[in-house]
Amino acid sequence: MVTLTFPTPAPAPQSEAELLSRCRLLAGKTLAELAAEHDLRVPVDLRRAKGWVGSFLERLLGATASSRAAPDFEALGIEMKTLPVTEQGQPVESTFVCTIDLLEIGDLEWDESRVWRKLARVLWVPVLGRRAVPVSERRVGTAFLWTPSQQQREWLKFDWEELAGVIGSGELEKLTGHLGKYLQVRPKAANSRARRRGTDAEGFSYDALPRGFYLRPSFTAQVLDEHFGLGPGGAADH
DNA sequence: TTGTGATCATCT
DNA sequence: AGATGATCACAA
Repeated sequence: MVTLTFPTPAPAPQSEAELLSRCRLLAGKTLAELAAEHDLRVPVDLRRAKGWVGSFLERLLGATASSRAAPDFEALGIEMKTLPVTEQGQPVESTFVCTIDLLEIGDLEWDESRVWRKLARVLWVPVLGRRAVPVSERRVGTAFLWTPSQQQREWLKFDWEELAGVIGSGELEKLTGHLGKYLQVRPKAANSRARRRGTDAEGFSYDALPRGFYLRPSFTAQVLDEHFGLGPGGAADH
């Protein structure tokens, strides 16, 4: 068998140092090179494999929480996010954070929110993500561990409270992707017919389109800039 | 069926 | 071009 989709999962890293050490082995390599090391094939395009890059790299690094609501590196309390970037190190896409429990979010505080828990400690893995570049030729960049700065926490908390407030007051249907400076709410579902229990303005539950929180590219661009110490236009991928 | 991994595809 | 809304695969 030489056409498996994913590699055998690596053992979980035992420390942050070990995790970062593994990341250094990936940096600068193309997805084709990494796939070849494990006798795998890279998808020709991502239309039917949208999460492939993230899942592939998670297994190479030894993430433990495959598709469970837990940190990717559970023992280390670290969430991993691949971040598609241009050759200049600019994010190509928004970053999905988590789904939203529409019935409960109005009763939560920021400090106990899934957004905060997920973003408190993140391993960012930049990967060339321009659509014009064939998936197999996309290079993995230099990964790094990140904890939000005080200001970033305040920005995220501000947006989260506004967005959670709209949902909590039953006005989900008025909420669009336009709201929120750095954090936004967008559909997160198999398709537009999917439904999840929500609450309307009168407090009655109804079947709503499932939503999730996403980080805007303007936020992740700042994360990259501050880590790599580059201004706009700098190269951060490898 | 739901959450995680995201990117696609269309509209402005 | 950039952003919003829609969509696809997999695992538990």
